[in-house]
Amino acid sequence: MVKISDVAREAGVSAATVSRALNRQPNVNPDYAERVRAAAERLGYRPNGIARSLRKQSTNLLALIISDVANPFFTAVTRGVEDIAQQNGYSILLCNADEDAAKEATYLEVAEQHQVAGVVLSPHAADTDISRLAAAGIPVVVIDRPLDAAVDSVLVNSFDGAKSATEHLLDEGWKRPACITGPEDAETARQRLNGYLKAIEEYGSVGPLYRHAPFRQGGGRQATSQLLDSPEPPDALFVANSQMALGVLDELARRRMVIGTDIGVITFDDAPWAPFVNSPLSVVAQPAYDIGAQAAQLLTERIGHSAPSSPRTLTLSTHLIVRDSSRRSA
Amino acid sequence: MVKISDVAREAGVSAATVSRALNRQPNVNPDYAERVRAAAERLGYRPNGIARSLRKQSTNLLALIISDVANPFFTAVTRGVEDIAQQNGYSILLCNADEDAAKEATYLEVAEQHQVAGVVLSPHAADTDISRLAAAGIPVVVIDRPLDAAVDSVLVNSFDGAKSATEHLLDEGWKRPACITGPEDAETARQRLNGYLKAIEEYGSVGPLYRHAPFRQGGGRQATSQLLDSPEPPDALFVANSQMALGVLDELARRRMVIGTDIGVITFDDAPWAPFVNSPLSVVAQPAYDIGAQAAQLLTERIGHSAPSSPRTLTLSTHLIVRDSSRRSA
DNA sequence: CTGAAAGCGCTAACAG
DNA sequence: CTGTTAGCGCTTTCAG
Repeated sequence: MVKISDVAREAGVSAATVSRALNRQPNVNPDYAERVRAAAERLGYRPNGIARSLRKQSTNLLALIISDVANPFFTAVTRGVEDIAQQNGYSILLCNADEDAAKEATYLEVAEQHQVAGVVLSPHAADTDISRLAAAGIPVVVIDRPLDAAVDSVLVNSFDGAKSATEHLLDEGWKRPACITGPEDAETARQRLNGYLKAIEEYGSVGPLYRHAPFRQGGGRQATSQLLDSPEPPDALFVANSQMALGVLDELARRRMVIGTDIGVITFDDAPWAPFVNSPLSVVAQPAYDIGAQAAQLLTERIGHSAPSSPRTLTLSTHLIVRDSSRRSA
Repeated sequence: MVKISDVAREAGVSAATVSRALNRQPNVNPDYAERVRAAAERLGYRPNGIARSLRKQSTNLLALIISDVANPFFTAVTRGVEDIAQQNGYSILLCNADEDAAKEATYLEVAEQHQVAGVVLSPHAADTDISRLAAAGIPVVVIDRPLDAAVDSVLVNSFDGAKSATEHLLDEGWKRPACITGPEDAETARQRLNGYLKAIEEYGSVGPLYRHAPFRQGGGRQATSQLLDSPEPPDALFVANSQMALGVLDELARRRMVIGTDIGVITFDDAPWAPFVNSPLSVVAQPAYDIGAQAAQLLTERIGHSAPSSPRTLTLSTHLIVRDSSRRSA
């Protein structure tokens, strides 16, 4: 590994001058600067990021800790974060917490120990502890799910999205819509359930019916199965994310139920495949890219002005995309 | 930030002893060890990973640089890498190169500068330069696409998979299968094309027809459009990845063509949504999880024995999953 | 078994 | 404008 002192010797200057030249600081003799650049080039010098970080007590790395890489919602968020981060000179380190509190904690520690400049986090649950990051002066922006702690957040109005999806189902004439939502400790899961519940309540004359399940394909499949086997089975399903929707589709196919006549379906998240499934899927679309972009924006602003101003929360809106799966065609 | 000297003072020992105790080295007085642990706990001490890395000239971080986070194939690979990495005490940093040579180069540099213990890379093109990592003593395992350079690789026999997919199309009675493959500089794209070409050639009496396009939804859509507008349009499509398949589905829907009668379709990669699209999609499935797991395995072995033995290449096989989209139902 | 001291590679303060 | 010096927080000789 060629280091700064090697370059210094090669260029016939001191290490300090090399550092200054390479970091394009003002007040460097242009001749020297050129000699240094040439020497660095010749030797194939790359600054040691670790040493630099240690000295500067900072890095140009942002950590993005998401709950599930396989979820298209989060990959869209990732794009948003990446684009803004790149514009501001940061590289982003993606960490997949996999809906697992332990993994999440591990990555939070990695982020702290490696002194990333900031963290974008989609927390597993509201009690995720970010106090260590705060103590270390590392700004955090939370996305998707709120935290008990006071932090910058970019959220989505899940409640309204869920409510209008359910209302839409009712308007279409479905008699008994049920809700398949995420685990109880996920705030988004609760909000989406509450939106559903509110719509049902306002509509009157229909009883609520719902299941909590993991935000995964298997969770959706199993919840669907249980719901359909219940004494008064639903004739429509509002599903809380696209991973679960896959499981719903699976179970429905297994039972040879046809969407649009036997059962209506609408789901959160406009996955890229949603328009192409058997009965094109109606969805509540979240502005995933924007969530990521806004979060990264907030974060870079925090990093600049490290004065601890009060936390900001952005709440973005969903919009309904009606395709076929929620319509009654019979 | 509480540092090791703070703990040392609190425990009434030297920094060296704290280091030894916390890293569970032998030959530490158990009493001291306990005092140190208590002090560290009390102070909320976390070792500074940067300082440690600088001193030890190594980290317990693995970089996984993939060409597209949104591609389910790579998210499955990611799971494989993560599981094995975790078993061996590594955290994995996921970097999304986004099919972009410049981003890829940036992440390769980040990996080098932050001295990750190893890199799993799905290179954009065969001429990706990993010589700097090699020079820095950082082992690399390449997946999905081979490199010109000599490195450990975990690949898939794309040629055979493509050939059998095309043969399957022909066996089903489709008269004019075309191939939509990735960009020319991607080896997998070429291999899949070659497999197709070989099958066509062996079959005789049918002319080849193909398009190169980006490995994305838009690429698939556009290639489909061009192909269908050509003088002798195809009646079946072999598509080189699942992202492109989405675009194919899109264009086909736009033209109101019905899969299974107007046109047959088969694609590489068994995306989670493949069974549920309008006509359940026949696919050439890659062992994505295994690719990741094997790559991580190779990598950890390299990291252990840093003796530069000759590069190993594993080539895994695909398997055909026939659903409806490739069958002639008319 | 423990402590003092050196040093990983870099940047920032301070003289010159 | 440049060089010398100090030091980021840790681990690891080397003495004791």
